[in-house]
Amino acid sequence: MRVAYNKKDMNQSLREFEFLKDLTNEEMDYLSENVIYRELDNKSVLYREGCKVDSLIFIFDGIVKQVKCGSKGKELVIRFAKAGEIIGFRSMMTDELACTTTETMSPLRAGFIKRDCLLEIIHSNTSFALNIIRQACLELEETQKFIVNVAQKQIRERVAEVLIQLKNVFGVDEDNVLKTSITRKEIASAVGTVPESVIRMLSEFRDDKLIELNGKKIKLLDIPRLTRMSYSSVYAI
Amino acid sequence: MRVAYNKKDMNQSLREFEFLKDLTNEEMDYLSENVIYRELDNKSVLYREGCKVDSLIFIFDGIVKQVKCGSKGKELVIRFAKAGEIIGFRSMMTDELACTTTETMSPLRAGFIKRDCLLEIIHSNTSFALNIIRQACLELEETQKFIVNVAQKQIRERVAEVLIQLKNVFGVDEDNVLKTSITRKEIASAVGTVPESVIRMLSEFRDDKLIELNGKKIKLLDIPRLTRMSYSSVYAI
DNA sequence: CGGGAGATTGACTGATCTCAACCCGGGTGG
DNA sequence: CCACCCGGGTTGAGATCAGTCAATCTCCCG
Repeated sequence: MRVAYNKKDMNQSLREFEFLKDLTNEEMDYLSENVIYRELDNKSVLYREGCKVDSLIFIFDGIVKQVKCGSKGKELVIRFAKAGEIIGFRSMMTDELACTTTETMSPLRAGFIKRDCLLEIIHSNTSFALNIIRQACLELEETQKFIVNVAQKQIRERVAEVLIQLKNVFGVDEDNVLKTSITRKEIASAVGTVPESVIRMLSEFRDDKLIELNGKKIKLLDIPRLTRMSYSSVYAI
Repeated sequence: MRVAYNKKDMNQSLREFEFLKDLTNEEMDYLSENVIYRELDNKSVLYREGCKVDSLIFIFDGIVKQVKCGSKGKELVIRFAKAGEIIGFRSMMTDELACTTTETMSPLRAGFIKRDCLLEIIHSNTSFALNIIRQACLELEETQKFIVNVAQKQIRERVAEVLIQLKNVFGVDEDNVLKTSITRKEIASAVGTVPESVIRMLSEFRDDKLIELNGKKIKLLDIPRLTRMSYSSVYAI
């Protein structure tokens, strides 16, 4: 995706968002004029749990994680988002405080659009409104699935699942090495456990020839089996 | 809430739903004409996980639980809903398969309204559409909170929490006895554990003078402390 | 070369699950 | 009328999974 500096480029970038497919050309122009383009470094915070969020954020390029603070300061990553996805949606819509902290995991290029501008468009375009409803409901579904995952899967299965997630979000190079140098601590908070448990599990996976470890680099050797593992207990009878 | 048999009564019953507050009188009339009124026995299934849901359901009276099937057939209650709440919202909106099974926990009186009818109203009334968006986002927020709960709270805290939930949903009589004879197994699937663990926890609570047990009857002796317990670890630093 | 952060490993602990036994009350069939 | 059965409910013992704590290792950096 190209950098969006002027209105035309911005318009072009926004067109790639499935979310906006029902906008008319005029609405898209109006939106483009009101989007603020920003670039952020890795490890920047877009917004913090408990703060106001007044903009919807379109990710043009890069990765973010949404983190909820849990018991004893333990963090839980509830979502990774990449280029083409939108964030801040829930807080913006309900005009309530953010219930996650959102942080970049790579340099980020994103467009910020104010709540009021979006509301105007919603009021003028019911197809778009319906699209937003659908979007919210899809996120809801994802989140509900996640509950069962976290509640009932074992760490082994969750680690496998997170590896697959990381592959989908960050991608892999030609050798199936994850294109990210995520820390064990970060993996742990995505799994919902402590770093030591992640390390033990990764070592097991290495012994089982599922992955290869080389420092922070993780090479996925058997993606089908990892995928199956991540589902195993949920669908077992 | 009264039984809604004719259009006028139906209209009256629907007026009590916060969800519908932005409808015009005409829209409300139109809705009333299209709502199908039904009464269901205890332990009836409204819809099953994996099936199509083509109606939004307004609960006039009674309680339902929404259950997701998890690993090894273990079930997880992800929500209780009572009079004044709506269900089937997500599946209906995305026109996808239900991701929960919804079952009555008492005799139920409810109104069923077809997807198409609702879509018409959404198209004609953007305030209503916005209200639906808000509704979806609120549910999303609840669900996200629930994740951290399930992922990080201990069984003790979760049991306390579910007791408070049961109080809020089913109510208590003048002696603070829960107005439900829910089984230990059902409590377990709301907590995300096995019946034995629930029983042990309830026994502990009894020894700690938090509750009194008498067969299936549960009397809440110290609601403030139960409430505090249910929050304890999440907000501890 | 020293310092520090993250990664790794081992030993231990504790929470929770599993399994099995037993209890209790209600309903049923003889 | 009563013995029986069955489905919860309850309890205990033991196993297991995952978290804690502490020691060590390995980089990377100044």
